[in-house]
Amino acid sequence: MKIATYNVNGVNGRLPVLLRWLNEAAPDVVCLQELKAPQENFPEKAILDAGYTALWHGQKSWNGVAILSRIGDIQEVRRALPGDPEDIHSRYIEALVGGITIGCLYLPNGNPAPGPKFDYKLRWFERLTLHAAALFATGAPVVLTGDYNVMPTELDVYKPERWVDDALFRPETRLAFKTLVEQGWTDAIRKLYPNEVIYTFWDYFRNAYSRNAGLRIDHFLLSPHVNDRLVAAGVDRHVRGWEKSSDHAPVWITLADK
DNA sequence: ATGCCGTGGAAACCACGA
Repeated sequence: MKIATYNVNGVNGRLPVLLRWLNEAAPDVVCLQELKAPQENFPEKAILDAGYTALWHGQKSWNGVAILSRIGDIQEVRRALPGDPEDIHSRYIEALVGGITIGCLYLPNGNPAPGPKFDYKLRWFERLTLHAAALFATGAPVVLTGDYNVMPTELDVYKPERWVDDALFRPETRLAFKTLVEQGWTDAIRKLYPNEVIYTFWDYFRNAYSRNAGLRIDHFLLSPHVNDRLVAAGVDRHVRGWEKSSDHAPVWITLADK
């Protein structure tokens, strides 16, 4: 079973690239972020024609998350994090797919920091951490994946010294990620590649991709039962080099059949 | 050191992203 995450940065503008990658990579389950489309403008027909059923939570202009499956039903569990009914951003959707609970998330960017956007990021992180603890406590197989907007360590940034005051790398942000992981989750890429420079995002400008000036901010956190099945993980880095690509590349894991 | 680029929506600029 292959599960992937991809921040598409506009699902309609990105549709040709998304379909090309789906056809090439053939993931069984896909989490998408930054749809940037209202609920009624999700390209459901094109996704269905590509062989995937879809569950999505759209929002006009910004945010938006989706889960795609080509291995059967997507049973929706929730389409928001608990803890703040005032939060109207579409940043989380959770479903049961193929016997695994999939949490698809788009954590707030948080810049500029400090400030209200950074406060929102940290509050959102706390809500995610509380919800993750509840999921973990069930003992069920869970995958929490998406754009975390966090570089967990200096290894995950091309020039760490330039990012120390940024909302994606500030000590509070890194501590929040560490606190979440230490509930018992496994960072799939770092388990398999503990010391390699691996990025999932490259800026559109300053030739960031060709200079490999990247960040690792899209992550897979696995509960113990899923971790036991982990056989491979990677980044489809070349997709970032395609025409009209997102600034993120797809990230994926492969799990052994039960 | 920096939205220099890209997207969406509204309006021919602006908000937002990382």
